[in-house]
Amino acid sequence: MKEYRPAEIEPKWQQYWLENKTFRTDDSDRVRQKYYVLDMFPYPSSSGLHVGHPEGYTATDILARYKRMKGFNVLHPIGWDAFGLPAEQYAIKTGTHPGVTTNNNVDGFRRQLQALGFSYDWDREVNTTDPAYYRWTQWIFLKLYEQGLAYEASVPVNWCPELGTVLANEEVIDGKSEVGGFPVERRPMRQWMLKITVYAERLLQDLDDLDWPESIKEMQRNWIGKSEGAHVVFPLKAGSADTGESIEVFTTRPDTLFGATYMVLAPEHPLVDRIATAEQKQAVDGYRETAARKTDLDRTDLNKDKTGVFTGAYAVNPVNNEEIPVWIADYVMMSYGTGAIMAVPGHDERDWEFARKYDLPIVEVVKGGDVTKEAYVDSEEGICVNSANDEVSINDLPVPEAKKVITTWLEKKELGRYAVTYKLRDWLFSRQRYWGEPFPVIHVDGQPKPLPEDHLPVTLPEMDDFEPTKTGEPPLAKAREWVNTTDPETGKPAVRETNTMPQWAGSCWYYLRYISPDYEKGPVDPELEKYWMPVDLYVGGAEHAVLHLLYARFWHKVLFDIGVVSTKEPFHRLVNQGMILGELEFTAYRDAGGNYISFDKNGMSDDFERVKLQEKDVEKRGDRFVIKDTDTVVDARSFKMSKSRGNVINPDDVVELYGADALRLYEMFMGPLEQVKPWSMQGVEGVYRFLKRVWRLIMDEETDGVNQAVARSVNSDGSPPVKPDRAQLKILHETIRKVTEDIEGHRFNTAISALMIFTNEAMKWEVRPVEVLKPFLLILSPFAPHLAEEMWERLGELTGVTAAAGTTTGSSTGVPQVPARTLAYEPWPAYEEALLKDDSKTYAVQVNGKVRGQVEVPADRAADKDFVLDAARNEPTVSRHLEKGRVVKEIFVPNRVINFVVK
RNA sequence: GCGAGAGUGGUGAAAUUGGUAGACACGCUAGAUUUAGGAUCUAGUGCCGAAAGGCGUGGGGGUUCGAGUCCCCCCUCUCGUACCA
Repeated sequence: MKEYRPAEIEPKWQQYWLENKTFRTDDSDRVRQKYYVLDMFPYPSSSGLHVGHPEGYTATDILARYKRMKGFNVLHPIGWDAFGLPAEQYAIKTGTHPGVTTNNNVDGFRRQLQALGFSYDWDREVNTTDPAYYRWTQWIFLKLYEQGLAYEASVPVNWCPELGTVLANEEVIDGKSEVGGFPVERRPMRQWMLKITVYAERLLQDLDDLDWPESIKEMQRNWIGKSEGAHVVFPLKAGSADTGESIEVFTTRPDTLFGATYMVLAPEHPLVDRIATAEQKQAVDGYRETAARKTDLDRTDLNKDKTGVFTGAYAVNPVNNEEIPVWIADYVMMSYGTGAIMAVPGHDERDWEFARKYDLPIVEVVKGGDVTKEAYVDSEEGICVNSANDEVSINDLPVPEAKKVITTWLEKKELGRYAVTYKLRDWLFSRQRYWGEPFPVIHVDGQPKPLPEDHLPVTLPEMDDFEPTKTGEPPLAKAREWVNTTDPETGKPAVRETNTMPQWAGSCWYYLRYISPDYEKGPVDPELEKYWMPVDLYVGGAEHAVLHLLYARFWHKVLFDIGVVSTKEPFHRLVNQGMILGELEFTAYRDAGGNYISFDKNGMSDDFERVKLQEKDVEKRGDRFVIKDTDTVVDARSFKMSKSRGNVINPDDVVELYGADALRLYEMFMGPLEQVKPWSMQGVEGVYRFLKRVWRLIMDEETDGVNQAVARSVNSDGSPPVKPDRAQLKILHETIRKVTEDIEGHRFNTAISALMIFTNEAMKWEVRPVEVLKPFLLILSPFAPHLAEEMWERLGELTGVTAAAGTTTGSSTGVPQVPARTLAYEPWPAYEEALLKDDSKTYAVQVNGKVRGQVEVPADRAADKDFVLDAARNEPTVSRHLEKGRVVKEIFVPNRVINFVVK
């Protein structure tokens, strides 16, 4: 081998690491400081890795490798979230068992990840579809059941006929399934639910202590959706319904009670049947029927135009005894609050719109706006008016104060009480699918009954027909022999639960299984759990901001409450990698006549023809791009990678062309980890050239040995190696410092830049001392581990320092015993402050804030203000500007800048 | 609508507490070398200007000796969310 050939050195080291179990984590050592760095659980799809995967994985791998060299005990595992719809749909189409598809996909993913040189402990691989794994998923479900957190309910669910399954609210986007984009309708069904709502307050409160991106915390807060206000009871007017009936509402604005001029019930509200008057019955029933048939999509569509029907009934406003009409309208949701509202059109936009449409009265009870023109909704500045009865007045009070006063009064009169409401709803936890965890539940005499723990795992029956039934019954219902069983306690005939768990189940606790993947007595070994938890760093995409992360936090808290885990939160620090977009594209538009039309971001008609342009065909004009030598504006932007757009980059292709080290390095060099950034194949070439330069820094491309500049430093005559000079040590230690600090701060792009600066500099040296090159390879190794290992080995052979294979290093420090050939456990180089000092300091010299020159002064005089100012004044360009007036002020910032203020 | 984040060269991006804006890399220009190369090396490259100098971090104000960084107003983009009472 002469030139840099990643295709030769990369497989060599990947094989070495695997065979020697270089990255096996040592469980016995629980004294050393631990570092648990985790990648989000991948779903092994048939299409393999996309370039987004290696982005986060490289970041965590760099940290894992760095921390190992820093002496930490590092846990860096990977596994497979392998249940899920695609394998099942493929099975329906082709008859291939989902388990077969899954295994193939897992093998593909494993091969791809290993080809990228990630330092996972492959002995800890877990797979959610493995009965030995889902045994404990089922066990956790039993615990949830024991805690009263799992229950069956017949609830209107999102039924997707196309997929033949029920979807969680989170899996429905704009009335369509997130997977596949099929229509979704509402339909009542028996389902398993988990009472995540019981944990709403803790899930909210404990966010505060987490080192997570603020945006993610905010999304979770919004999802939990805590509102404070009051429940208020509105009795129904005597004679308009059965006596004693009343409507309870939740409001965040009890201060506007005096402005409630009508009420609205959700169409599904159980009270509607009983209170609708004979005259209104037909209209009400008609409306309810229409509403029931609406999908979520329809409801959203009708957003703009509110509809509703009067029930004929009247309620009594408890604060002023006024009789107000009760309507039904689908802008009120049964699923939030009490499913009923008091409408205050003066101070709520929706109520105002509705009142306008149906000509209902609008009363001003908070001063500050003009309620004849729009609802006045400010709840900070407003002052209450028209809000008094014989016993209480909140007139002249600011809104926050008024809320307290009126709530106290309501409580005293037993008309209402302070209340907190959450948007968060219980978690719909069953799916009508085959390829998921079976519930450890049987039904005896129609009642659900959990199976005893020693009956776990309940494994999936073998089947060849995975088609869902038309009725919505899960495919498992077809496995008659499996379904019909007996109650192990009573011997009575029993039927198994045929729903399966959603995909979230397995990913809710996988980070615990990695800790003790073979533990038999529970989901996790308690001793090891105490050592390894919490996860120190969790890296993954922001698409899991609410769902996975909220569910996992919920399960973790339950496990904490029953003593299975020792921390109340699973993931201490969370980082979201930004999406990688396709390459920048230039698109021009042409009309029917073939004339180019300027792009207008406010909407281009589909009639125009899109023409893809090359970079050389366009030029920048102001803040936009135009076709070269014309005024025709083109659309210049990057798009999300998608098969349909044809801009998908396959990591395998990149590895084949440039190698895994180049791919890793490029993905880190693109920009900050968290940022969205466009792909650029030319950028990959840039880092590839850097790696080739590193190769040539040490190797001779003619002889396939180390080059003369390196060989000279160790001397052929046996004399001691050449000592690095001061300048060489200085740049080395500057680089060590920069790279160390940047890795700690996750600034991988600037760390790589520092490595490049070092290499550019060192290439100029006629003698390249091994004592400088070796630490450089160590700090390069987390980023480009294959190249670093190879160069380390070559230098080791040169100096004879490398121990023969088979001997070990680090055993005295508790580091796992590994052959010394690898640099993976070499101590991370430390930098010496003394070597970073400059001989001289350069000051920028400004006159009236404008830079007019620089002065270089010896370092030992750099703090001497008079000396430096004098030198600055004598700088020719500076003195010329000083002559223009009189110096009225001199600013001296040590080691940085001087500013003369001249008048 | 609401919430969060972001606007810096032709491109991706750098820039301690306010202290020489554009490090590093791509691209481009010129040259060297090579049978050739998506190879390598040298020099240049924010804009205007021959130079002196001027102008420059989305736009407009302000604070300061000094602002990409701090304050106020506005614009644009991205992400999330959507009748949540």
